[in-house]
Amino acid sequence: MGIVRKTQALGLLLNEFNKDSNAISAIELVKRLGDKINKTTVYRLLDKFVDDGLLHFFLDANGVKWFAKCKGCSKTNHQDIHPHFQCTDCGIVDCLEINVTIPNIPNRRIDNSQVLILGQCDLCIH
Amino acid sequence: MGIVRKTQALGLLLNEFNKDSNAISAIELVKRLGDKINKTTVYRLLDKFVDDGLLHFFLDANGVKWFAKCKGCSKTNHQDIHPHFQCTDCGIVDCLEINVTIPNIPNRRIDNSQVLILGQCDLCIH
DNA sequence: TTGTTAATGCAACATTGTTTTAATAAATTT
DNA sequence: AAATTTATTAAAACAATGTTGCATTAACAA
Repeated sequence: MGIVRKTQALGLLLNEFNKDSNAISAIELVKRLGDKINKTTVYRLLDKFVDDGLLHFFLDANGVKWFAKCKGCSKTNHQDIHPHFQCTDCGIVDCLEINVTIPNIPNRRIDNSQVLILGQCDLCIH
Repeated sequence: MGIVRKTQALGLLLNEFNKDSNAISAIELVKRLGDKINKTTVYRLLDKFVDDGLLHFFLDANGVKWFAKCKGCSKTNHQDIHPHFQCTDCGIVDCLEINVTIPNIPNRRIDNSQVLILGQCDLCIH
């Protein structure tokens, strides 16, 4: 079930995604908002945002859950299929606007693919 | 630090990978061997096998850790870079012997990429 | 066979969530 | 504007998946 009421917690959480264009981990959000929003609420709101097509999520190489804003997704149509990037130096995670082609595999049906790319971001490479 | 002594637990754990050619999750191994090997030991042995280049590991879409045998890796050279597949019907996970090309990204250095493909396996597609 | 120390088991702890339930606060109705 | 409804929240307990510390056991070299 998605968002129904505009609560204070909702505003605070959404604000984090507006001031930061990168992905944000659930852990980081709980840390940042911990004194204002209970962690249960943070997790529940994140799930609702995903349901509503506002955010999508993915796991990094350590199994940590990250959330990022969707572009052009709706409640019924999540089409944020793109690779994600994690900088092994500074830790930032973001969405890549590139296309990675997955070849067909004989005798299997491919429904979905998740690509995580690890390396150095533009700031850390210098 | 890798394997030094050939213990009983080591034999039991390795046996699981010999009788099953697919990947096996840490959780599953702890379950299967739980009455014979303490879970701490299972996790420690798995880490050692990875150090030694016998196994490699990766995370599935739920953040669950899976292990599979390496082909031609050594202690110093882990080159098992391939996509992994998880069947959303029966849950089996295995290594794919296909190549997925990751394009270069301007101003970033790519060190590593992890590709997880989700769909139906050859048995479940029928 | 004995001594050394890698390996193990156990208990406690740590992290990242999830569930339950009573209280609170948006939104709606009166 | 007050009362009512019920979505939302907070708090505490729980759960899953590991990890750490430490005393004990068992490989294996001498």
